[in-house]
Amino acid sequence: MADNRRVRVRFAPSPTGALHIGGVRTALYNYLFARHNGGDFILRIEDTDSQRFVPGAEAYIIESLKWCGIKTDEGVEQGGPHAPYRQSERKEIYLKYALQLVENGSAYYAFDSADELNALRKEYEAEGKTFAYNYEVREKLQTSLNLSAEEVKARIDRGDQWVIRFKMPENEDVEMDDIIRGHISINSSTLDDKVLYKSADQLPTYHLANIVDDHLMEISHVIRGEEWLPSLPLHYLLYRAFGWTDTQPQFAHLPLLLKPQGQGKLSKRDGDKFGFPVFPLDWHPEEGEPAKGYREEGYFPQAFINMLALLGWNPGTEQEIFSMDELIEAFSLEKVSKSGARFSPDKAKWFNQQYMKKADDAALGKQLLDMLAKEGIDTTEERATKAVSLIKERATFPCDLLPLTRYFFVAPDKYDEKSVQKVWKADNKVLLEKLREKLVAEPQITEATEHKVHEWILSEQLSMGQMMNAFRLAVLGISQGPSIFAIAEFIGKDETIKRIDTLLNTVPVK
RNA sequence: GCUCGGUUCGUCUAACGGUUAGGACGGGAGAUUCUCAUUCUCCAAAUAAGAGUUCGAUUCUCUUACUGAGUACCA
Repeated sequence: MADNRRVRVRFAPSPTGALHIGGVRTALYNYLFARHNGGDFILRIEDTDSQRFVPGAEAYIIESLKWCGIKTDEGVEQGGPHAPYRQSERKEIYLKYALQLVENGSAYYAFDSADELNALRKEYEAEGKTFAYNYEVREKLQTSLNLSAEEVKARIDRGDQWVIRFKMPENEDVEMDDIIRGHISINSSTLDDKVLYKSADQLPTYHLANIVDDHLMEISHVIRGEEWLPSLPLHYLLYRAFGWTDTQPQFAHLPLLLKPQGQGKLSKRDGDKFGFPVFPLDWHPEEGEPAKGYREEGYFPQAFINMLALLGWNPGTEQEIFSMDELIEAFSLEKVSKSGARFSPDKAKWFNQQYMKKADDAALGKQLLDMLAKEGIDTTEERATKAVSLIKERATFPCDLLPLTRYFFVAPDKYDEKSVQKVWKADNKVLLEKLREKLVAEPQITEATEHKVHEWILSEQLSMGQMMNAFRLAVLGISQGPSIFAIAEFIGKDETIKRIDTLLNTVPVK
């Protein structure tokens, strides 16, 4: 295993549906590792399962990575020195390698049909045993190991379906190393003879395609989900069978993402169940249920990435907010944890709130302007931005801005019932009338007005709380929001007086 | 069932065998405030259990329990 060669990693999803956040995290860790080490990040599409291919899935994956800010150096889109990067376009490559293994005795032809194997599985099950296609049974089945060379050739020539299986050695301890998990050892007798290549669609299975492509693409580190750990010994043995041990990549198996509640790993259906997205982007498949995405829910990609990065990895410091560059700087596989991480929707929201605080007012102002326009509310970008600055700290998502600032732009069309009950009493009406007089006397409402009014209230010994609450009810129709004087200043003296009058004249006191 | 992982507050996690076991989310209390939110302060909250190694185990070993993954001509 050469340690000095260039770091090259790949993210190799299968286009069988929307990429879920576990997949995004795998891509992210690969990306961070590549960038941290000045290496290459490659996107390879593993579409060797013609049955499960889903149209649009590949485009979805590419768009998701782009939204996240994960840039690929080589891949299906931009090509590269090892193109093509879609396995279905590399299909002619694999047979040669499968045959190489047959020739050197590491693999063999098998002619059993899927039906025959299913029948065998049932038979074993009936006896309480588990069927494994391995050293114990392969001699009894229809394989090139016990059929004559002529017979094998005849069957192939006449078009019988066949597969090539790996000949798993018997009783050998396979010694493996994983960057995250350390040393792992397993006896090969517990493993079975995996299919490497199938004649039916002339495509390799994952195991063969993966090893061949990683070798050809000079991958130095394989960083993938823990669900692959059980096939690691097979992959080790395949590298050995090909004679590629000296350039074999190093492996790192990432802990899985678990459901927020209950048991098991996070699945695609958990989104509907718990009411949070499990996908980066909205997904509208040609068939099946659509699903919600973080982008459309109003998450900042930086917040999403930050949240995902900390799910299973920790720099060992107390820093929690990381830009992509900071993540790249701090990331190391050694700091990835071994156990599964339960995903927390609350924490995801918290991250977004942190990024909301940091977001640029003018950019959010533009978004608010659009949202207002859709509601038929006309204003300027400048005023929208100003409104954002008043309200931003109490929003978690950009879409919160509209309900929060709506009455900065239009007079309330109704008054919140609870607030009316609590605030709109005869005494307070008198107070509001006094305040109205005071405001009318002012040339305009500014910051100074607030101080003036406060002093006046103190000298007259009036109730500040009651007056301000009534004022707030008049201006916003609800007892919420930032400083009422800041809002009054924002909407202007005339509008403020007008809203006070509306409350005074149209709503009877309780 | 078998194989391979894993196990520190409810959750995400920190602690190169020696810390009052730290931080964050969430929860609770209080302060600030014209309201709500923010912010600030404080509080509760964990080494799965049992053996062993050691002067000393969260940390190393073993057993048990629990848990995750895999067990396809899917990836």
